[in-house]
Amino acid sequence: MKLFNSLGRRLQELEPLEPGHIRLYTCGPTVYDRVHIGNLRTFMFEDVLRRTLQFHGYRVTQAMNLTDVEDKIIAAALKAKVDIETFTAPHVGSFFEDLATLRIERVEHYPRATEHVAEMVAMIERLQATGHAYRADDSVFFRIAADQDYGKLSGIDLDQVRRGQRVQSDEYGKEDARDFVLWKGAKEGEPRWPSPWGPGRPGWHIECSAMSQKYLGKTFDIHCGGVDNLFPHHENEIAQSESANCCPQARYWLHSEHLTVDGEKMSKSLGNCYTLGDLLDRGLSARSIRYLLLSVHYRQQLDFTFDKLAEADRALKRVDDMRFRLAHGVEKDNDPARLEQAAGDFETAFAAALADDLNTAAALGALFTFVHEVNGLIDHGLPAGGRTRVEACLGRADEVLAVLDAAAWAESTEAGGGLSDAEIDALVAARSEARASRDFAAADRIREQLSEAGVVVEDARDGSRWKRS
RNA sequence: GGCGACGUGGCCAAGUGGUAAGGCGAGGGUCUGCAAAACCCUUAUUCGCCGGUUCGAAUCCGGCCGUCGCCUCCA
Repeated sequence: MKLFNSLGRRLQELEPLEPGHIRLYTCGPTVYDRVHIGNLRTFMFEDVLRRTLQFHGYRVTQAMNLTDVEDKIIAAALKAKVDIETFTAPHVGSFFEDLATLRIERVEHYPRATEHVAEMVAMIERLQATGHAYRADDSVFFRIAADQDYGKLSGIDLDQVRRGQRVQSDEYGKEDARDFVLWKGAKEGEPRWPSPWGPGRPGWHIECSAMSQKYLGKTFDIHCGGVDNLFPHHENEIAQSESANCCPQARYWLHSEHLTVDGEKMSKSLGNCYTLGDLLDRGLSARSIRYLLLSVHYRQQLDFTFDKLAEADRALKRVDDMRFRLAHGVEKDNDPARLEQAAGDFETAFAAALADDLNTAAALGALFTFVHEVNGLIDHGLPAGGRTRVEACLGRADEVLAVLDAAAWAESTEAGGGLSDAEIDALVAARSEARASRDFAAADRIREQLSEAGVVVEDARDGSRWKRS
């Protein structure tokens, strides 16, 4: 399996530290608001990675942090006059709901920053002992000048960096403007934890260094996040972890590209910052959102539009229709060779596409080639056992895609239509009788009635069949 | 100013040296009472533009044009 390693910027064969086992760290949400669709794209990419690793037989141990102490959280909690635990709880809840809605698998560990302050303090103390950190007033900073490797991930040369206007009060007391904060002394009214430097709270980057080490070890296999985290967050994580531990933090660094909306970056001022809830409220289905997010390679920017969601729906319908035809398909005493060929080709191409840096677009291409083959076979008669064979292929593919099983997604979007299966069966039977007596006007009236109830009738050679649309 | 990515048919999107996957859409046909679904055919002699390397390039190199991202707490 090959993955594009941001560290070195090249495609590399995945070689686990421990055979058959992948330890994976994925940067999680800052729980100060409901996550938006761009955040979810990254979590989706990480889900595809996780599922693909499992698909290829690896055991996966994954940790995703929940950043539950941070400037925005503190400010918002202060404003709402509640403690940060109370403030973040609903956002943690909605985060897990959104993951479930998109069929993103639960991972093994969701460590929270506020529950790992001791580990962070210990790491900062090590950094201080090795000369990589220094105290200034109530805070502690990382000394970039002491880290020869600094910049190896992002390729950034801080001497060349244009000085921005973003100078924060925290930066007073720094030896060097490039240094970043490890520990912030508490100001009036802020949440605080005890430390050798007095009461305060951790800087942002240190939580991932400390928690990844706790749950995955000093060196683990893969670290993921959105591209925007490449610098400074991941660069700083590497600086902290590797200066403290004298060994690589992660062997492979994977970054997903951004999602834009109507060609522009999402931002609150443009009003294009959608949450999953916003989209569902507009009547869009979670299933088509998952499909759309799968349909573009993770290292490509994905432009999110409602048109594309509608296309995604139609693409899924093609799969659903094939399965519908399959369920009603007749198995004959036909030569199984053609189906075996198609199934084998699909299995090979699908697995190869995913093994090639998670090429989900190519994997879906293989799927549709297979759909086309199976449709042809259904027209000509499936061989014995054909239905089971096809379903097995689709089921296997869906271990990664988690989007093919229409029934599994149905409950959340069930329109109903008001008719029971028995009622529909009766209407379809009545229509068949009308057709048999060539009373097509009556037959069409019934079809129209069913259509209004969201039921589509199809007339096949061996009788009429129906499905809810 | 620094670093990086991208530009493939009407739209979306794979393909990174061997002669353009797939989805959506469109047109024609078969099947059907009519549909629906499916199948068949058609829809890029061509991959932003210009040079170069090569037997051969969408794929490598150089230049240009255009779009986008990051440059200290934004996935």
